[in-house]
Amino acid sequence: MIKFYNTLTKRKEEFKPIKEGMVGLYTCGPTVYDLAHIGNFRAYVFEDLLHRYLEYRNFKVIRVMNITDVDDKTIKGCQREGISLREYTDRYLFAFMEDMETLRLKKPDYMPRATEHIPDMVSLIKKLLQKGYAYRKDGSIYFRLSKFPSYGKLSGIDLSQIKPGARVDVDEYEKEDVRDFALWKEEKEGVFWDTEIGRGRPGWHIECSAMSMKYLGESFDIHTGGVDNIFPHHENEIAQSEAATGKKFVNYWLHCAHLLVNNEKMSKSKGNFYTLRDLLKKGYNPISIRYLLISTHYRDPLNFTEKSLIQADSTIKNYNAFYQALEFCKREKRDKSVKDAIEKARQGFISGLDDDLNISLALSEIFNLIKKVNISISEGSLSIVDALDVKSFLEEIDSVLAILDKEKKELTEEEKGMIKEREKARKDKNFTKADEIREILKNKGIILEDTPYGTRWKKL
RNA sequence: GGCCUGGUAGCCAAGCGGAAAGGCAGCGGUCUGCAAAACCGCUAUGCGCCGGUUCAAAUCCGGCCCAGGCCUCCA
Repeated sequence: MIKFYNTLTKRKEEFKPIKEGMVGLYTCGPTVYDLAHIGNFRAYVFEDLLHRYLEYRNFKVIRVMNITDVDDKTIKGCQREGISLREYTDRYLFAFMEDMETLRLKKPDYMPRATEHIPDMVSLIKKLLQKGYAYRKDGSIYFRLSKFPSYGKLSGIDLSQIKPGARVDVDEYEKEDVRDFALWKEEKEGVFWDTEIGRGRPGWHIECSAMSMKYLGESFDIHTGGVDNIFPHHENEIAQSEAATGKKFVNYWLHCAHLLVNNEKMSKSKGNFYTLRDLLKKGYNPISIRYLLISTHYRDPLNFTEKSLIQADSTIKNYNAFYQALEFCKREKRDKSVKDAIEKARQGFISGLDDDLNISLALSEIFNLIKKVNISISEGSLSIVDALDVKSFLEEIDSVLAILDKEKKELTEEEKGMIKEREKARKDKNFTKADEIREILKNKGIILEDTPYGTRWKKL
């Protein structure tokens, strides 16, 4: 039984999809005005884990990730550079797609761009106008919060606590109520669309309502994002969508905590951020970055340090070295206890992740299996078939974790010859020569390990 | 000010009422020609602090301290 912590109810709940075996999943995507930093990627890695795990548990997942390619920052950016909005946002969208691949983030089924869904937003706004949930003021259109009494149910915010003039933009005085938010902003020059509801551009929140319902239906299963999206973004999405359809918008809201640097939120405005590319330039392995981001529970704040990244890197190296070591088994005789240990690990992995994606629990089961199998390997009692079973189990769970280096490692004939030559030298007690060969191969990234059962190699 | 997180070994991190998982690092040992890897052992009488409830508390309750987030840009 899968359970998720639902921000809407503030409880862990059993996950029951609307349609059996199917999941409609909407994950908030990037605003493509700049490179995403690894704090942003924490959310996307969490969403990736969720996506992959649901599939591992045999759900047919339909996932949407929106691309916000029109807002104040993208408009400012393209105007500053004197290029079109499209040209400007394409640049960062492509960079984002590249980064996604680097971090092994599974591609969502749909990645709709806001600018390609203006008509969908317009028709949603028209509906809200017809139903009296929206009103025009000058050329702009606002959502009428006074018409939607359940506003605040997601974030628990008390509207009377929001003081006009404090954090609320005071020059928006033309609204009926300062707390009303924009659905459509009038714009006569620069970036605008000519539509039935006027000339202008959409507010930020409306795109997610329009695009999620377009691809997933008026009610769907899961909506995710960072905790900073709870208010106002997701709260507003609920208001717009439920006002328009009269139906419950989303059943499960999942939010991930922030990535911190020196115990402060990593953010563009604080300047305390690393992009993925910054870290790659420093020589870090992207898979170690993925592992670091994935290995802390998504609802706990994660304090990012290079030290913890180095630790993650060691873990990944050991994990993959174990995977490679499975190639070097000679024994034929099966040992039933290996099969049992795999099954125990599988069950532990599942029950961990079933519990609101408790990754630490899931991983500890995997490491326990590795320890057990390592004992068999060093005793020389692991059979080829058992090793293959372990290997395919690691590959099975890698559909969720995506941290394995599955590239087939091969040696050239020359390298194989050198290993044989070294073994002969060792037999002849010519250790100087043996050590020389070991050193040469090491410089080529091939590490030799002498075991009682022969020399084993691994390639970095 | 309101609302919400988190504080567990040197570092990261589970556990959330009944003997403190796991990872990284360190030390000692086994193995090895030497290494490496792996394994074994050691490393929190203790879970921010102070009280309380209970046969039993890291886990529940109350108070306090520290750090962080949200309160119309934000993953």
